Amino acid sequence: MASIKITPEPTIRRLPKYVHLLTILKHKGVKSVSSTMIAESLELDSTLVRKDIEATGIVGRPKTGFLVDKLIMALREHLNWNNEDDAFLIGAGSLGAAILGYKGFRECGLNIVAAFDNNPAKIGTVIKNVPVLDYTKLEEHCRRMHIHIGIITVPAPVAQQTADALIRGGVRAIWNFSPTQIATPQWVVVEYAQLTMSLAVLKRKLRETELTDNSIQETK
Amino acid sequence: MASIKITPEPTIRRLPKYVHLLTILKHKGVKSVSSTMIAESLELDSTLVRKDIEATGIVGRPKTGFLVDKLIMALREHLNWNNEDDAFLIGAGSLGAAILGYKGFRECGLNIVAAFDNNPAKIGTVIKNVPVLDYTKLEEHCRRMHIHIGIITVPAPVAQQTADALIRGGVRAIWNFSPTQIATPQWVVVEYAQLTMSLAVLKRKLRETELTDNSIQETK
DNA sequence: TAGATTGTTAATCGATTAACAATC
DNA sequence: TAGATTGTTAATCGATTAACAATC
Repeated sequence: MASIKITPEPTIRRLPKYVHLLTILKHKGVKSVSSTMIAESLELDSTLVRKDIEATGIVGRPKTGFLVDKLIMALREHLNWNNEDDAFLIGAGSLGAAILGYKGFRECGLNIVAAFDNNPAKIGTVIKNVPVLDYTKLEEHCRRMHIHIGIITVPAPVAQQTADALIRGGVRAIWNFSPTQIATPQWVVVEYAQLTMSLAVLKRKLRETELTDNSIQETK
Repeated sequence: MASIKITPEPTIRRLPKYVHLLTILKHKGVKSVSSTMIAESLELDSTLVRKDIEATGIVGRPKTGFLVDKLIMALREHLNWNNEDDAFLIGAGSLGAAILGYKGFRECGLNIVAAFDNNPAKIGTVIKNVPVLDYTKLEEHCRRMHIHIGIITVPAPVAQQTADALIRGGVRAIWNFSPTQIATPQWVVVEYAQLTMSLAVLKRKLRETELTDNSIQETK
């Protein structure tokens, strides 16, 4: 039986930070690194860093730490960044175009091979080197090209029907940029990349610090 | 003393979902809603929903639940979406342009009043109705306009110096879209909106489900 | 009233942090 | 060897879930 250990989501979210930091160190010529060093750079606890690294299966050496090269490769392997997945993006608006134009995703094993839109003025054009196809042919293309990842950048009201079409076409993972919850069968992975959520945290925390600072001033 | 209760971050992240759902219900003419209904729509536990709502200070009525209108207003107030904050965006590339073009942020109390770039070809132009100014004048403009929020969409290598300029200019909160960790004084709030992180979760989970399915097939 | 739903307290769960023996 | 660092076990912490009395 192929046993796979589920990596806790908080750990997964930290791994790309390690890859980024280690890549910078590698370019500086650093050969090995300790969990303490990583922890200090990223403002984390060193035990946490070791626990995270454990998920990749890499073992370090007491006194010297971890080999930068091996660690980068193991992290990328664990995140499946070494296997390139083809993906479709649906909704060629300004957010969609930004995602099409972002080169960094290639590094993470994501290759967007086509965009879809229902606007006749956009269908047939090419945005950032990616062809824009007819939305009504989405399901058919998914199936024919064995696409497993769909990226949803359509307006909220049509997010669900877009997801439905992707799933009928055989998609197994959906990256949802619309602010809507979408219902899917349990075998489909959905990741919400909601900027609104992130902005909410920013604005709330800003207010909390402002009010906390005031109360300190009032106290003295 | 102005006492403010810190809202746990997981709660903050869920609140925008409630706002979105409730707004849809409101437009359908729904007047009141129970925590059970919200929980079912968003696939959460109803106790969790009640705990989250508690953070806003709204109390419900047994049997009937919560008034949709009042709840929306309280949630928006809690997230500080009713107070508009002016913000600067630094880095007018394709990601920056997408953010400038996204109308939804206005709803969340974010008003991007200017963009900054160091590319002479972009300085002086207008993108999505927002003027692009000279990066070297960033600090000065921040101070003069009392800007408290900076949005970083520059390439990773210059993210830190951009943050430094913002902080010197008096910025209190930074929304960082670059993949780099940035160091800031403890009184500056930093929220990382890293798409790479979100993509990592998607790709890893996709692989985990694939491997889990395989092992099930092998077992039978 | 009876029944649904709230608000709250206690139990559970999972992630982070602390402590420390093993190792190079 | 001495000291730094790993890997691991135990303790802590915080968030979620379960249980239930209070209430409309």
